[in-house]
Amino acid sequence: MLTKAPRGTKDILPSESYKWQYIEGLIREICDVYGFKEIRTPGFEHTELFLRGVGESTDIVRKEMYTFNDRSGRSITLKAEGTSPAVRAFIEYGLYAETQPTKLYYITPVYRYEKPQAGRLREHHQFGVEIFGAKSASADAEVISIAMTLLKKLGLNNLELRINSVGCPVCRKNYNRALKEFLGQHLDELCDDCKVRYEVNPMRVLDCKVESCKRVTKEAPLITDYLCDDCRNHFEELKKYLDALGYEYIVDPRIVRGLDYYTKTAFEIISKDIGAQGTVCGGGRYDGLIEEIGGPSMPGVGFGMGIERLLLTLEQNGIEIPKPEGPDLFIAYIGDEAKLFTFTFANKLRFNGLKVEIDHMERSLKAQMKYANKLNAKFAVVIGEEELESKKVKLKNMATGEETEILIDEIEKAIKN
RNA sequence: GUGGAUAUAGUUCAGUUGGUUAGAGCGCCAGAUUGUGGCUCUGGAGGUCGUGGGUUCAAGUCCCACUAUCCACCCCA
Repeated sequence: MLTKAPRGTKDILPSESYKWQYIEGLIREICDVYGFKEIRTPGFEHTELFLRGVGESTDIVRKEMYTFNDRSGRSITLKAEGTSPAVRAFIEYGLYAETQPTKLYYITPVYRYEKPQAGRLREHHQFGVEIFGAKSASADAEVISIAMTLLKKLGLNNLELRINSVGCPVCRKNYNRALKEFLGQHLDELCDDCKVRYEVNPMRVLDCKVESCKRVTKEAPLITDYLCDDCRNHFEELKKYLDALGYEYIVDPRIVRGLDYYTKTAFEIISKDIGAQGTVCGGGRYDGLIEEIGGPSMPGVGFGMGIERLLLTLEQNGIEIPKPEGPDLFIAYIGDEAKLFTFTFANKLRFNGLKVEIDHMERSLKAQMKYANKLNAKFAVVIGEEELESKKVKLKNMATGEETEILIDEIEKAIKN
């Protein structure tokens, strides 16, 4: 136990961390271009926030939260999701009083107590964006566009964008009634799980993978046929904007999303290459959430994207993230005097922004050269008594093996071109 | 939470019907004559066989429990 990371968590070692840095860098670039500002919220919140924000009927709240009492007896929950904390901060600091919309993004760990499997961890990381205050479908499309842009820039172009509208409280109520009526006539044909879903959340039956249920739901009424005028228009607008951007999408009335707060737009971006947990990105509109949490009545739209799943998808598609470059220069030394000189010289070059490595392992010269090679150094020099004396070194190009004799003082300039 | 599979060096894996000092590739370290890497060759270090019980003269090998990992379901990123 002592030397084992807790179940469902992963260390990100240097052999992986460069990939994270690359993706995070790309995310920040894209968000900047789209005018989204970063928000960082705490790793834990008052439990009530998630109860209210995510919804008490959801699986997240019912069985997946990391909840505990702190030393003063307050109920605390590790960040289970990114949207409600962002909304909380938005309200707490009165950001709604600023010029709208408010466009935020975050990259954050998320904690859910689940049974781990491929693409599912107890601690995973999400990149998420939110637009608060804009009700236009162009905001929905902008949010989707950020996700699509990131994927495209990473070289992923075989992911499926699926969109749906889950309506608003008014039309969803009508739809649910119609759906329930329909399913009620076929109850005996449904699987046991779906008999429960029929009571709790009938829309979930549409999602069932059991053959007999699929057969039934093929004929089931579709939410898209029950949307009120407002919701229908919004959905049409969204499609218009997505078409304009040239994104291919599939209208999938089965997309329900597990969080209670969604209204109108719901969407997923799915990778078929990473096993059962294929949803890389999921999001939608939540026009009632800000008010629900205690803020003004303002609309919102956003998504969460799983970074681990993104990495899995990249791997499955054979897309390699560029490896970090090796040192510009490796300085090998012979003898104590040379070591002291090398140590200070390396530090000076580093101060000037050069990537310089030296040995700390008391290696022989030969071993230092091997080490330089392993580090993938671009250039190497050896400094011993002769070099200290003559102030000249042979600068070796590690790729070609060529050596050029130059003054020690010229090394920096030589490497910089 | 339900169901299934797996657990041997840092890593990927061998390990014969239970039978002496548990093996290999890769990686790591050191050498192959004097101050220069990559290729090759030679040698070396490194294992509580997941943990704890049990069966047996004898367990890496059989049985049980626990833990962890992987896979599917539920659900989600």
